[in-house]
Amino acid sequence: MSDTAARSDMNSWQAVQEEALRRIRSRQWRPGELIPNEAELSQELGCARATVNRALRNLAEAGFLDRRRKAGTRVALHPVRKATLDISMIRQEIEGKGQAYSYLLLSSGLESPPLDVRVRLQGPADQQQLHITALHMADRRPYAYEDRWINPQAVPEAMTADFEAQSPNEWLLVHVPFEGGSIAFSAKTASQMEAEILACPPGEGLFVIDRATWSKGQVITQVRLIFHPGYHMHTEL
Amino acid sequence: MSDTAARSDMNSWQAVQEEALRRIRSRQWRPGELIPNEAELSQELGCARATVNRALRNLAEAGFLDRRRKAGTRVALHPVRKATLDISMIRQEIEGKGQAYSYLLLSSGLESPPLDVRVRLQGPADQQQLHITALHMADRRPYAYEDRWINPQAVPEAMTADFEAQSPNEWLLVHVPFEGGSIAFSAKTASQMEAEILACPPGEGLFVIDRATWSKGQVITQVRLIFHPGYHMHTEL
DNA sequence: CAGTGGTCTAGACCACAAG
DNA sequence: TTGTGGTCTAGACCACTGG
Repeated sequence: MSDTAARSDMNSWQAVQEEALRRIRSRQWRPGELIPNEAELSQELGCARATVNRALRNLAEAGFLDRRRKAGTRVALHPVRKATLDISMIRQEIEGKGQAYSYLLLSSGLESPPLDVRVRLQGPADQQQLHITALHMADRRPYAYEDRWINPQAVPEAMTADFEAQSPNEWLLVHVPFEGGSIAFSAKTASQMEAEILACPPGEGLFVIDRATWSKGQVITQVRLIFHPGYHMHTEL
Repeated sequence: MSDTAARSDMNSWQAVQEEALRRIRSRQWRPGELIPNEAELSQELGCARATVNRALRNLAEAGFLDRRRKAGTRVALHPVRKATLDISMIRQEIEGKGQAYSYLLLSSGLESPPLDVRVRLQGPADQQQLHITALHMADRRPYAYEDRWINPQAVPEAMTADFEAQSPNEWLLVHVPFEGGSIAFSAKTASQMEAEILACPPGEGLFVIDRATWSKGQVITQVRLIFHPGYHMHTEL
């Protein structure tokens, strides 16, 4: 009964994954330890190697295992949990909560970007950028302040877009496909101006998202979103 | 040349995925539109159905496609980008930046949790919980303040653990496997006490992570991490 | 060099849900 | 009912990389 052979077969990849997780959690497979290779496991568990592969690959993506050709598969030394956040349009985020979305364009025009924006741009030094500021509202109350720079070289159509009707957030998502980007989350203390825009006391701690997106090696847009006090972003593990 | 037939074969799932992405971005496949089924695509592209399946399944996970049995595969109406965040131990996060990690236990003891903690616990009403507060430091400077509640019913061993030597953050990760959890990110204004602990002016905006983890239907622990001013968490898309 | 994971294939059956 | 994606299999070859 305590033998390693002939377990009741588990021929779904989910079952194999569960079994592997069980062995990790029960310390039958210890952190850093080499586990049996795919061929052995498939034989032991009574399924095809591809099934084992799917299960272990999945666990590796989730951070539980480290896999390398020839070196084999090991239990991850430091379990790094991965949380996935859904980044959607602000309009959807608000409407998804059952609130009414509205939007106000605050300013729009060509400007020379400040140093921090220019650094990230990596483009020619003294080029002007389209600078747009706007306010997103939920049930007529301030929700998020959008401060955006758009590279007119990468997106010339943006120069003639009507950002009164549609926020740059949405316009860009629909009109400009992008390949990659970076996101940063942080907090900041509300300045006098931000406090006025978001209708909160100055000095309040506000949640901030900075995002840059690029395509074909060019930076398309950079944006800072500053959210109203009390905003929080959450996800499951 | 402009025919749909006989493209140069693409028999890797990555190539199929790129081709599908190209068609989405070029609007050859429009948002909401039904795309050909796996059998047709595999024939058109000259590869096995399993290869197409792998590619499209991947794109669906990434949020570009919506797939349903019998209903077929459609281009997602609202491209929801998914950002994955790595949640690791604070020690690793600091050492990964090349800084020296240190840790200070501030308090530890059984207490009746406040209302907000009790609500999430979903357990018996008047049960005491292990309450621990601690400070994580990078190069001897305050990095994050940890305010944690541990359910002694779920983790009795925690009552005798030495949290002077090892932070509860690490101890739990090593000793208690968990199944699920929820994470929330937000910002808060530094209180007088928090300002003193983190050595910053009161009123500063601080980045906050709230996390709850459970296993076998029981809440194991709840924690709030408050980070020093200037902290930011970032990831790639 | 040789062992391991990574992938592709052709075929098969199944589960789900739209009509 | 029936079309679609979801998965499993057995076998094969490839790519990377440790020893």
